[in-house]
Amino acid sequence: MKLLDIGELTARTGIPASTLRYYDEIGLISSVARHGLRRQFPPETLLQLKLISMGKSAGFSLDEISGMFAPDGQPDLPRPELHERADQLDRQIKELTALRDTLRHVADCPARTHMECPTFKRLVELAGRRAGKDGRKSLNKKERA
Amino acid sequence: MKLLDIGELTARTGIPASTLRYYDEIGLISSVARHGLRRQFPPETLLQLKLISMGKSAGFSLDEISGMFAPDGQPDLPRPELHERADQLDRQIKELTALRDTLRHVADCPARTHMECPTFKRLVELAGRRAGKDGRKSLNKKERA
DNA sequence: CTACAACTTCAAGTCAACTTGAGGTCAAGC
DNA sequence: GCTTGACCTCAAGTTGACTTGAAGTTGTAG
Repeated sequence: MKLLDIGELTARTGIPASTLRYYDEIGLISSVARHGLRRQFPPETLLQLKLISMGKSAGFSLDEISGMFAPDGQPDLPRPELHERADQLDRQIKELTALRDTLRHVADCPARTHMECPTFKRLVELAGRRAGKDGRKSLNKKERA
Repeated sequence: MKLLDIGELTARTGIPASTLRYYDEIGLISSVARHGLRRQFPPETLLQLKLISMGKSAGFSLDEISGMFAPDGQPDLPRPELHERADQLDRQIKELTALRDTLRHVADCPARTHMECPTFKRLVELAGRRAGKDGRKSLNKKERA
């Protein structure tokens, strides 16, 4: 199992070394050894970093992410909670889809003011259908605690 | 055109008054008058706030959002840029979909360690297919400027 | 007319997620 | 054996998005 040093990770992911050190510090990833002073990361770290980036882009905090995928890359949460998160993502995906369609419409609709365009309004309403009020809101750190 | 005061907005959106004042301050929404000291918002503000919430959940900064939908609720960006954003959202939607599927898989897969499960790996790889390296990264404020 | 709840301002504080900088260590190549 | 560059630590700084608190104002209900 060949180990990677921080520069290698940076080169392969584009994530700055300072960030990787920070992630290591907070236990989001973990080096398995040192070569001199230098952190040595196992190759799975690459996969973990991909998961982290996915989670971040889904709007999860680092804290939530480390709850989903424990430091060793293994998921930590009970099944029902994972399913709940997946459902949440589903809602978010719907919202993003509506936003995308809204953007496309806005780019193409020649109406003078969008606030008066029925298509526009419909799109936005459609988005709020289930996503607006709670969406991802409901399991912030505080509320989970 | 009946005007809404901040409490009304709070009641109808769940967004704290302090946040609405902050949004007003940075020009993301705008009150059209004062009743005494009190801000009076036009009813479109409700729609704007929905757009803002959608944008936030898509991971856009308030700054980017105000670039997309100007203070009066009208979009500001040139068409090509709006389309580019829509395409970006498309990529993000794909990523989120992969994350959702990953989560579902993780909740159900009985494998001892997920790092060894081929389905898991495939899902993650699939996610990184186009989203990982740049994703939404490429038009941060700095890079746009 | 008075009380009061709902607003107001302004400065300062908070939190997550990093970044920066100063100063130090060390393995590898010449 | 010495230089060099890639790493290290630790403290402090930054940014975005708010929140909090103190102190003041005002429209409306009684």
